Amino acid sequence: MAAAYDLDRTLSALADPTRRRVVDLLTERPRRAGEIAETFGMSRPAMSRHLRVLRTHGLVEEKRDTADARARVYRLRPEPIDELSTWIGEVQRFWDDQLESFRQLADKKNREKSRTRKTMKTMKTMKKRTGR
Amino acid sequence: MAAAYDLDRTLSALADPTRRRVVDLLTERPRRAGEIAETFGMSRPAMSRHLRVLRTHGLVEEKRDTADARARVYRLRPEPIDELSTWIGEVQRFWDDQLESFRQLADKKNREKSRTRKTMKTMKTMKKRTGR
DNA sequence: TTAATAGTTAACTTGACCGTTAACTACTGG
DNA sequence: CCAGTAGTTAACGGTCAAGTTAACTATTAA
Repeated sequence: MAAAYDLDRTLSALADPTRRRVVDLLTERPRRAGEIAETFGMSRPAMSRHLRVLRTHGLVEEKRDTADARARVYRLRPEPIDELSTWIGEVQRFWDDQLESFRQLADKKNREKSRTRKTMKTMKTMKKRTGR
Repeated sequence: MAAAYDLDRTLSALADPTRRRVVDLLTERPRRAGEIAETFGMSRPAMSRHLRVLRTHGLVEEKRDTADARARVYRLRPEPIDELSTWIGEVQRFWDDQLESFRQLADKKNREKSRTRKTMKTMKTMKKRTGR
């Protein structure tokens, strides 16, 4: 099981727009470092450092090209993304729990009093929310 | 539909460990600013700025306490989290597509040649991956 | 009205991050 | 060998973000 520490590192790696777009690019297929730098019109040293951050934070892995040992090929690692996904799921679930508590409170009030316009509006918001 | 720009803002907001933990705290229930600052043993001005970042980036919303108008109550907004969740899902899906292509390539090779130990190892990795 | 409370804003300092150029390593191919 | 290519590391400058203390606004309550 991964620690929250890793999650923070994943988020800090993805906080830079360039790095987030590199992740997007690598979902398509693995690519060489120079190819990635060129895609974003950035100097190779700059991209090299971004790739190092992504690598040391576990989001990508690097391998030498079998055909040309000068080239380094970067590919995504799924683990950090999966961990982030798990955290997101937890946040969404707890949020839904709050909604449920609120719904029960609203229902209770509805039983005690009569329905008001404001309560109806609230119910509408809840319904919209379920479409996630 | 939300732009990728918002996604970058969401990620930059969550990149700070303190802010990410504030989000965790607020999944439980809305809280007052001072309560949040105290929870993390941080000065109120410092937390106030974190809360401002979370608010301007759409992750939380602020309301005055109905009982005490001095207090400001912060609660989570689900939209940025949902958008992030969507992006994560796309990354995971594309990654699975790569796996599928790789699997097909491996199968083709298996048909042409005989099975090798390395291929078996690859199959094992794939199976492990499906447990998401 | 006045002291206290809740919170934000302002001013300042410190530390980290991003991009560039230059220098370096390692491999390729003639 | 040697010139060229792929990529990283080093050094530098500029910008931005985070925390602290002090000052300010607004509200409460005596």
